[in-house]
Amino acid sequence: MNLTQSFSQECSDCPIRHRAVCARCESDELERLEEIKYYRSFEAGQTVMWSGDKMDFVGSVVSGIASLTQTMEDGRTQMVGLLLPSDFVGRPGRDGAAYDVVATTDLVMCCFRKKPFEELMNDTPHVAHRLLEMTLDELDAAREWMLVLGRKTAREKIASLLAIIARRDVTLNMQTGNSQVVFDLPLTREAMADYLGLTLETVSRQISALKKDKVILLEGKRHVTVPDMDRLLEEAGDDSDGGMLN
Amino acid sequence: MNLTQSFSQECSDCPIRHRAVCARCESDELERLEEIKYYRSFEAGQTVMWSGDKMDFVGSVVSGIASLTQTMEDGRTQMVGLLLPSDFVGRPGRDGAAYDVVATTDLVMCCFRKKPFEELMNDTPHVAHRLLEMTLDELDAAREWMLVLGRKTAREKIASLLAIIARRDVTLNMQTGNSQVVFDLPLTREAMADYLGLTLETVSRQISALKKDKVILLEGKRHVTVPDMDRLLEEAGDDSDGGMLN
DNA sequence: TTCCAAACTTGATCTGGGTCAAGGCCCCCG
DNA sequence: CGGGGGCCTTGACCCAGATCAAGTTTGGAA
Repeated sequence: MNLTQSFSQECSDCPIRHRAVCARCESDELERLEEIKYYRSFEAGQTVMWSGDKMDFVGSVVSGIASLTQTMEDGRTQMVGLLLPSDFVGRPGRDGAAYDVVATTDLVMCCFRKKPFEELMNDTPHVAHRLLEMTLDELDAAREWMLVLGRKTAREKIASLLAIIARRDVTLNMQTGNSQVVFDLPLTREAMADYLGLTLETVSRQISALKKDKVILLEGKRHVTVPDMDRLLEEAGDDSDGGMLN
Repeated sequence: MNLTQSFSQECSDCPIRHRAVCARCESDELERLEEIKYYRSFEAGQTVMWSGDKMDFVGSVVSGIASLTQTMEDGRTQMVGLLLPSDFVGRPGRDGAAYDVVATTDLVMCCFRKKPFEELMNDTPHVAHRLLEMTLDELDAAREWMLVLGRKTAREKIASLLAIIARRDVTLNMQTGNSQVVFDLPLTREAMADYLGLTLETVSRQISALKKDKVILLEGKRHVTVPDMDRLLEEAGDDSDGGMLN
């Protein structure tokens, strides 16, 4: 498989190769990665890692969804990051995990042992550079989400979340521009509530409202069709392209 | 001045030397930095940079406070970052600013021309490494703030903000542990509201309430005394040390 | 096939914080 | 010294979303 091929194509065994670290890796670097690579699987609901745990690997999501969550003593929880396939997990240069990492669905991760990964990073400027870029992307996403949490209404919050999932889906599948988007919601209402700073009842009500208003179509509880992405983005209060890429 | 000295001491001309980029720089690297360094001053309220502007420098705050803000079409605004003295501004490797940068008080920044700074970064692994570390710090702070925005009550939000400012003050001045902390609020009630996802009326009411309950003492509108930091942190709902450092 | 529990929906009611409105304080400028 | 404009406070009222409480749907295990 040609490793310099388009960003958009899937790599058969491990998405990290082209999406995260190794878009421009040479074959000897790939060999080094290959040596320290392994896979881990988790069931839905399993905790990958507790906040403060020693974290001896970095990696990326191959399939499924993981989330980063913070919990207060009294049980209030806030999801601070959603890890979709191809997203990177880990903090090169940091020892501990900063948040709980939870498998929201069944999950497969492609991991690299951290120590040798960091050595590779030190030897290979473009890997270090790519990591900085990814971290900046995450920072942008986090700040985008601060606007959602701080200033948007419940309806706008739901629409924003649906837009993120829909857009990622479109990106991954390289469907054409503005046609309808179809996907299965990978989150329970409760998980959505924790991500949006709402209660699960409010999430349920607002999804029903969006359905009644034909912004989305629902089959069952999870299967969503977005007939018009522009309409959804409008509902999300998005002026920009959604801040997903730059 | 010995540049390897403690992180905590002020450097006479430019804090970036020891706080941000150059804690471990050798003299030739410092010379290169010196050549591309310049200062910019702004008055309170001035916009340093609009979202989307081409940003041809990076830098750090020398004195005063700047904020990163996002604004929706209808005028709702959310501050997504608070830049206190010694904080870094800029996105190495990115062309545009992602947010409006506003001088919240009178502001002095120490800037480096971006192109040569990036070259220095490429030549100097520990600078690149330090930048990644700083970006991870910002990411942690942003995620910490997501919990504040999504799940905390108005009173907890105010207490959290006061704690951040108080703690930063303590860190900068290296005062002793748990004695009382005194500082001047560097933000208007409106700016606090924009940071906390509240209205300015609610901010005012909650500050009055904290004052009535002796969590803080107020002289005038801005001068704050925190008689007991632990009490303040408790009000903030902070289980941890506040997530400021790791 | 039936049963059960998890996930979800919907209704009724309550409340924290928003909104609107009316001042108060204080500094700067004339 | 008096007036005006930021900035802040406080009160009265309202409403989006939380809370409490039933149900309903679904899918998998026995």
